[in-house]
Amino acid sequence: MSDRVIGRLSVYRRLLHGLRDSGVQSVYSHQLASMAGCTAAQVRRDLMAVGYSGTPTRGYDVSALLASIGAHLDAPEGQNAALVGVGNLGRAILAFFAGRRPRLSIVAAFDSDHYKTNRVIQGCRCYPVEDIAQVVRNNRIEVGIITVPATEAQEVADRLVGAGVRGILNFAPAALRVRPDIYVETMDITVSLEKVAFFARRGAPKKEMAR
Amino acid sequence: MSDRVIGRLSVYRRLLHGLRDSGVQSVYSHQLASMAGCTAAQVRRDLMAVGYSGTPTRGYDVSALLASIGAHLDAPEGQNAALVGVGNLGRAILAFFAGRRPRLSIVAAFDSDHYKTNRVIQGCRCYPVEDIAQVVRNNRIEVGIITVPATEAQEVADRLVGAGVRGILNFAPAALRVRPDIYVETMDITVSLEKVAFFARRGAPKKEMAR
DNA sequence: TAGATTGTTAATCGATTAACAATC
DNA sequence: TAGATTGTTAATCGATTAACAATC
Repeated sequence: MSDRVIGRLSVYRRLLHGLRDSGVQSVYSHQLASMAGCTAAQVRRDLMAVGYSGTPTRGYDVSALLASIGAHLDAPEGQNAALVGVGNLGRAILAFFAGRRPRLSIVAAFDSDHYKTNRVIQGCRCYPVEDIAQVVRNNRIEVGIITVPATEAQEVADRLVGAGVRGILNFAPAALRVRPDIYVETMDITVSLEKVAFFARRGAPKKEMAR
Repeated sequence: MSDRVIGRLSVYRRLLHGLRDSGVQSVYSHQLASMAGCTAAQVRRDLMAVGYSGTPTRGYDVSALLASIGAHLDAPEGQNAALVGVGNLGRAILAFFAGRRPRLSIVAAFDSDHYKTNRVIQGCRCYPVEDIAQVVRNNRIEVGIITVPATEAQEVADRLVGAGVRGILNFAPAALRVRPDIYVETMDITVSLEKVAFFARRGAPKKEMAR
């Protein structure tokens, strides 16, 4: 299943949660499409990919669809993540995810500044970066979040991968070199802002939903 | 010029700045490609798009290339941005961009919390959200950065667009509905983290550089 | 039944990749 | 000159879009 499909499924899930909380029991593809900002055909194709079928008269059952998407996206036994770099951005992300997702939780933070280590920040225990190998192994951490300066990002990535991390969400403005079996997603705020600034001047191109 | 090309040009530019600071005068497409995490053919195609030609023996001249990319990406007279939502993430972004880019600067912040307004936060003046229309117009702000909760994002987007903003970088987990001539880029951290978690379990798909 | 929606297939579109001639 | 690199063209690949039959 492709990169983009997974991203859209994640979006659908959040929307479906909202619908279920509002008491909505079924939904049509075009409704989801309108809320997610994509096409109805895309929605139907994506939902077929998770093996769930709708019915022509009722559309898709919200609860059953949530279960199907969850079965595809979530690890049954849950997954643990670690964040490296407790600066402004790191703290913001810790605060955002603290106790939010039962199936995917940030269980450890790391920093090289000893004024930050060995205490709890935004609800998350902060360790020295030297302990990455040990803490990642002990806690079966599979996902790493990198919020250190660009100059340190590659070294941190190497440590994380060496300790067993298989996927990295990278906020540092640097292209990480990792083994081909490691998944890296780089969120480059500077690049995104420059893109927005460019198209703010030049006019928006045909819309697209990449995620 | 497409969305992705602009993103890659922004990456090349940062790399070229680093090279120039190190005293490097010329560079080959495969060198840039290796640093940017894309293919040499992509680099050559992208650089042709900005109208700069290399030479077979020397490759591309770093300084001249920087000038060409800048001429395409930057507004000659500079551009102003505003950030709405001075929470943890908002402050992190303000701190990151404070006084960094002469051609693209965050000149105003907004928040609905009156304990935050009418003072300077991370080097940026913070106004009440009610003043968006006035401040955006007075400062010729074209770019908006949304770091408010999802429930408020659409209202903030409407205010920004109404005041004249043409491009939005949206960190709220919500699909914004705006006029088709407005460019919106949504950076959804939750979606990205779920993608990383998924591929950490399932194994990375063929690599791609979207930005 | 009638009709809107679903799932399937074929056509289109865009971007990437590969092959090759041009160049310093 | 020789050779690696550039710029150009054609082929490939993937995803999206459009058209249509199936269904409740």
